[in-house]
Amino acid sequence: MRASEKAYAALRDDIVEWRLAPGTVLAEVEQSERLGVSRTPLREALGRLTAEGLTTPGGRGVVVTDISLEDIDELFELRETLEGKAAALAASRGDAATFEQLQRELAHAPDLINGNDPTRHDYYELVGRLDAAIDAAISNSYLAQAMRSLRVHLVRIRRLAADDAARLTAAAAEHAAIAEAIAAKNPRLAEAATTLHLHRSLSHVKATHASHHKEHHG
Amino acid sequence: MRASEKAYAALRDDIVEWRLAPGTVLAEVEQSERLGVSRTPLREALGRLTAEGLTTPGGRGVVVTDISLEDIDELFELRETLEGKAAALAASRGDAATFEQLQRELAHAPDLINGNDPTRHDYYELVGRLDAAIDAAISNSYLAQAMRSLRVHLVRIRRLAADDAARLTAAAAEHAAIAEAIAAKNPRLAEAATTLHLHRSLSHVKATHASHHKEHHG
DNA sequence: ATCTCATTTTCTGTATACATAACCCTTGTG
DNA sequence: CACAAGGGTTATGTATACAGAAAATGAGAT
Repeated sequence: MRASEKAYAALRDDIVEWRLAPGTVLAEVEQSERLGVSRTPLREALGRLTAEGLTTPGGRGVVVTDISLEDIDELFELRETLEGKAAALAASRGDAATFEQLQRELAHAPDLINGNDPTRHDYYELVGRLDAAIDAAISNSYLAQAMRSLRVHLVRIRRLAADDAARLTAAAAEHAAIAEAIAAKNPRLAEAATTLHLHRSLSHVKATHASHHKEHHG
Repeated sequence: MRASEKAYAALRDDIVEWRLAPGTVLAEVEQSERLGVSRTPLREALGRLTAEGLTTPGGRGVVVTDISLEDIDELFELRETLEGKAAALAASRGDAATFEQLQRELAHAPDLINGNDPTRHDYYELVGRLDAAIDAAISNSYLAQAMRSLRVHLVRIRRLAADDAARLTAAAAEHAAIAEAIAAKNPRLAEAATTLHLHRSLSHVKATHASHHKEHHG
């Protein structure tokens, strides 16, 4: 693996998993020593992170960007626009059998959620397959790219929310509804199902974020 | 000006203005000598261009990305999604006076188009001010960023289309309709006016692109 | 004649040394 | 005591040297 790739993956992971808090200054020498690479590949990694919006050029060096409540609202506003359109396009252009299969698998998602694996690997993998299927079905690389760049931030937010079994079960049902609408080749229904799902996700994130806040300050 | 910034600006301009054709391999030593900077800042510039999608990592070095007819369709599909939403949000959240003023100025755009300046600087500046006003009105930095990253590609496409006075005059009227709808605080109308404008722009681009193609091959 | 494999060359990837600019602290003054 | 100016310090920005990998080249065999 290239050193710049290694540094990028490590830093990205540290930021997304909140091991590097917002506002942290990423000094080049400090980070290059910590990650065991020289400054050149490290700078490349920082450039990629900044392009993605995970870091921003601050006075000296780059700093880990903050995610405020307003950011979450803005992020979901854009997400609703993009994923709503994507679901509609997938319904128009996608292959019905693919999404029928995903719908069937999502019906059994509760088994994955309540299984032995505390990381819920299989569940998240299944949701990821739905995302990938939509990406492939829309046949619009620019839209797919825009959604990919959003997902980085969404993963970061997800780590704030308590992914409890109740919410995940409900989310799986919402995903199944999206898959069903796409399989039925109904663009407007697919978009509506997506809108519904995102609104509920947002509510959940904001609720847990608020209680986190209370925990820390009250 | 920093060397990496200089290299980035020069390469970006060369690509957008079609002085560097799609498929051109950008070798590091060659380009660094041409632009008078060392390889380090040049690589940073190439990284930024690749993140924007103007270049792609090809076998050896990076190559200037192609823009096919399908790409144009995909680009406008995403553009319609983003700018339609942006216009609607601007209508909801924007300041009416700002857009009334822009509407009045756009009414006089034919004067700018038929003026002495062959580059139509004042006209494009006015259209740019409308874009900026919408960007500011939506108060969603993620959506604004997504639109900015699209505009690079759109400028590149625009240089393919013949920006004749007739099309620009019609476009100005379409822009005026968008400004009017936003000023009237009518989101659905603003979105519709945007959809209409983009469809006509796309038709124009594809028509001139097709005739170009005929010119070269027939 | 063409395909394959080894050699050579050339390019990218990385490390490091140097230049430059921003920041901080000290010092002097109002 | 507050504030500004200056130098010192430390970080980033740039250049270059080196290492390694990939592609072009050429010789040899089939």
